[in-house]
Amino acid sequence: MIRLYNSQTRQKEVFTPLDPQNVRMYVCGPTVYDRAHLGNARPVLVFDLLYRLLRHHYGADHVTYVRNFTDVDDRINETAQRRKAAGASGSLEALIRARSDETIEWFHTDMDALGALRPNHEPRATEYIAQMIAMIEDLIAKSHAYAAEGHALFAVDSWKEGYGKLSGRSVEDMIAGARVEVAPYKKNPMDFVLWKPSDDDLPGWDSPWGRGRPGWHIECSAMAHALLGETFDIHGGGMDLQFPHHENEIAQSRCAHPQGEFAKVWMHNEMLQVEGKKMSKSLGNFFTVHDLLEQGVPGEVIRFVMLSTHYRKPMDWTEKKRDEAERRLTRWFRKTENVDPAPTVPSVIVEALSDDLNTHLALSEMNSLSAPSLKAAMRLLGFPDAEAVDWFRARQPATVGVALDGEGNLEFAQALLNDVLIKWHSLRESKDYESADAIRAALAEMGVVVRSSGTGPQAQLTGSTKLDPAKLEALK
RNA sequence: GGCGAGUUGGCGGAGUGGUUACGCAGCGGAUUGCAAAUCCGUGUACACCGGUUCGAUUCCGGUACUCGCCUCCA
Repeated sequence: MIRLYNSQTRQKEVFTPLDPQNVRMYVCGPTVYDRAHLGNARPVLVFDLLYRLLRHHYGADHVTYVRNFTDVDDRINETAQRRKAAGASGSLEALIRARSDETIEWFHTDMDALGALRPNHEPRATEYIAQMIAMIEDLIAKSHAYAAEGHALFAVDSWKEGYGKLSGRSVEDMIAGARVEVAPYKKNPMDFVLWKPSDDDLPGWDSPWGRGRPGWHIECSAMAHALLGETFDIHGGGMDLQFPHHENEIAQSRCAHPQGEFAKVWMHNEMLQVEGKKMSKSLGNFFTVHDLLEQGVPGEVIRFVMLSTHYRKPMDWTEKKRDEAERRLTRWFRKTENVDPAPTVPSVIVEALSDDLNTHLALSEMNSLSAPSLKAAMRLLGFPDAEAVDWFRARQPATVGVALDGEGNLEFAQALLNDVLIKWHSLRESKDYESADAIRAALAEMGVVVRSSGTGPQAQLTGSTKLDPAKLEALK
């Protein structure tokens, strides 16, 4: 049994799928104008875990997960316009298209590194323009929307009973507190854009209201409807999208398809902070997932940190947490290496996750599991097997031949080091600890950590290791 | 101004009307020539003020502080 907190009702509810043979979930994906920052990774990982949990409960073939790419957006246009101004060749439209393609590729690479499964469908907004136009026409026909000066707008007044429910605001409150400049063609200040005109050099599509492009909110409504139907199980996204984006999605979808309910359960992840402050370029604490990976922070570690805070609480990314995550993961990998996973995931873990994704509790419970159970649990949480984790393998005490495998130019030094290790080992065997320690100290200066293990001497090499053949020869 | 979230031991962070969270760090011990790894042990915390109760960190009300959203930022 899964229980999920529904933002719409503001309480935890037992999750009952509309169709257990096809559990359907939609999550708002990124606007593809630039590399994904760390905050973007939070919803991806939160809902990846939910996806995995649903697959665990209902079967991998019985869950449909849709996450879109917003590839119509002013910021994409601006990025491309800047490139063109900087002398990039090709039409503006081609540049925009290229920017989207490139960003989607980056997104995939980065999220793959975090162990996030690809959704079943990753629709691009530009592939669903016809559906959006049809939906807007339908809304206009039903008097929930109107056209004005090349725009199409949703009439909030036409659905007063429903608008504002999700975010807990009344239309009156919103008007009172609104800081938005009201466009003259709007009948009501809260009316929002479904369609807007495009300049000739910007991407645009022919429509009953002239050449233009869709508003942001209609994109998700149209794609969700096309791929999941009028009513589906779960809709997710960041807290910041609750208003206005999700509120508007609900309004459009419910009014266009009054016989449907749109999403049964709404889930919102809280925002991410860095060292206690909102991540922003002006504070200088802004960085992308790619930045972290480049710095050598393993994707598994990022995943671990993300899961160590409940998704409905603000999460603070700190270096301290990153280090702790790495320590704990290293220990788990060490424990589960070359172990066959248990056939089933321990129920404490499944129960923790099934209780509104209590990932932190699950991670805590994992400390007391046997190695096979731990391995099975790690798989459910989306962590790779120890055998597949490069950084872990590299940091393990390893025999020199293994650690330097493939580095042909180091073969000579490697052979020398091997000899030195054998010498060190035999000195210890003969209890000449003074000489043995001297060798260990000399190797430490070259960045080689020497350890003993059940199977014999082992050397751990790091990125800063610099082997010196002459010195090694002397030690041998 | 409107809406909402939070305040737990050195740190992170669950949870509960009365009983050990857990992890990291620390400390003590076992083991080890030393180290590494591993194992064992160890911490009477729950913002403040009232109320309900036999009993509240846990329920209710208020105060203080922090934070988020209301700006097509997840």
